[in-house]
Amino acid sequence: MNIALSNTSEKPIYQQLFEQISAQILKDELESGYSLPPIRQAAVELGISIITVKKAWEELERSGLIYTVTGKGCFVAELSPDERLQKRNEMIIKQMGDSASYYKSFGVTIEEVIELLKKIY
Amino acid sequence: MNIALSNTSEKPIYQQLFEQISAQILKDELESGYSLPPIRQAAVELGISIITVKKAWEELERSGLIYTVTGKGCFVAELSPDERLQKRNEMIIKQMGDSASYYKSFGVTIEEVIELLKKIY
Amino acid sequence: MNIALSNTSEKPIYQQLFEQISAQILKDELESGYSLPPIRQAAVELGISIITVKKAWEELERSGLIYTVTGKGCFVAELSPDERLQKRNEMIIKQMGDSASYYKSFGVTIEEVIELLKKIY
Amino acid sequence: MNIALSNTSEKPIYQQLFEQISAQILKDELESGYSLPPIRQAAVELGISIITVKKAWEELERSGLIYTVTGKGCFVAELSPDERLQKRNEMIIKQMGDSASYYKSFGVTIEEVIELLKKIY
DNA sequence: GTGGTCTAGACCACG
DNA sequence: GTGGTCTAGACCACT
Repeated sequence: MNIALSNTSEKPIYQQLFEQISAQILKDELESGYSLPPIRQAAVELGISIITVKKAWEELERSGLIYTVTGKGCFVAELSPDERLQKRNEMIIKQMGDSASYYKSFGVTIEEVIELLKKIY
Repeated sequence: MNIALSNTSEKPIYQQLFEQISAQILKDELESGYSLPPIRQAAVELGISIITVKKAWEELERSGLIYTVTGKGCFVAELSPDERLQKRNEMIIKQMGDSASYYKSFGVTIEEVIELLKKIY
Repeated sequence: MNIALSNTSEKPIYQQLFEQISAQILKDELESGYSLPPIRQAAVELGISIITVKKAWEELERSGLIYTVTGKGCFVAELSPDERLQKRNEMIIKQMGDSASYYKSFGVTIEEVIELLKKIY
Repeated sequence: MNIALSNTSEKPIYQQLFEQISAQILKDELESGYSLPPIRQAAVELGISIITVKKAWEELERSGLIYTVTGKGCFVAELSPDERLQKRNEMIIKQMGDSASYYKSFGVTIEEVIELLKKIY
């Protein structure tokens, strides 16, 4: 698990954690059944509060990406490749929808968006 | 001026205001020298506090999109079409950069991004 | 009389007017007894409110730079070259004192101040 | 942190605060990472409103002198000595430019300015 | 505990 | 009439 958190980012830390672990799961970097580090350990390693880690883990569980076995820990959910792809697309499209309406409000055409996007991607 | 504010949005009200007016200015819907409604009037019309309006107006001024004349009101800045285009692109690219790194973290290719974007645009 | 006013300046208009006329009087550009334009005319020429002009004129009179003859108008005061120089220095030194304490608060030495000042003067 | 605020000053309180803290940071009196007092505490100690403190803090953040970590506090930004010097000079020169044009408008020579400045510094 | 947002309302300077 | 400043106090999100 490779996590990079930023204190100064506008995004809350628990969400940065959630997004990065989500991405790693849905990119197949973390396989089904993989055991996430215990909350306390993760908190120490990342230098953040236990509460913050817990919040991220909860969000992951709510999204069906991990499951908790009481007394044993948290594990990456069993997801078929199709399910992973679908969840990934859901997350991508949600973000994309917000961006798209933002671009549209400025009167930017889809062609322009694609052109700019190619430059910075 | 056509403004639609959402109380339930994740975005603070003053920022929604800022973005929508920015968009209208940079889309050439509000011409240079156009007089924005007085903050008190805008506050009443939008059903929000004067201070919230002021915060949005301040941000617009800091962005160089309007200028304030004490005792007279706030006016859309004199911007050449080029300047408008540049400022618009700055705002678009800022948002786009955030999105792009998000897409990348999920391992999405630029082709896939463009494909999905075309669908929902 | 050559006056340049800025709407967007942080300084109020009446003070810009006051400072510029003061400067012209103390620079000997306006000789003693010179008749200032009537308030109404000045207001029209400068595109500002009569009240604003009046405020500047009052300040000039309070500073002893002009005097008013009811029904006749305002005139540049009779000042000896020495008096002009002294008043000029008063105004300069007042401003300079404010700047100096500002520079000092940043720990800038007098040598540094002079060096920077030479560059931009 | 040593702050002296004046109610009677022409400068707004939040700006006095901003300038004094800026000066202390750029004079190296406050080192990188130093934790500013919480806005509530600062407000009580200075006898002013929380919002006034916040306004000063916001301006400091916009100037890149401090950064905010929500839920943790505000900290002096990591600035190299060079960056500090540059920012200091920017602030000094901005003030100096205003003064210089004021002096010039009165026809004062650079030599005279330096002479007067040496006396009062 | 921290900062972030929003509110209502007062007072002043400027035009 | 305009915006600029300051106030007191509430509620929420994050740690």
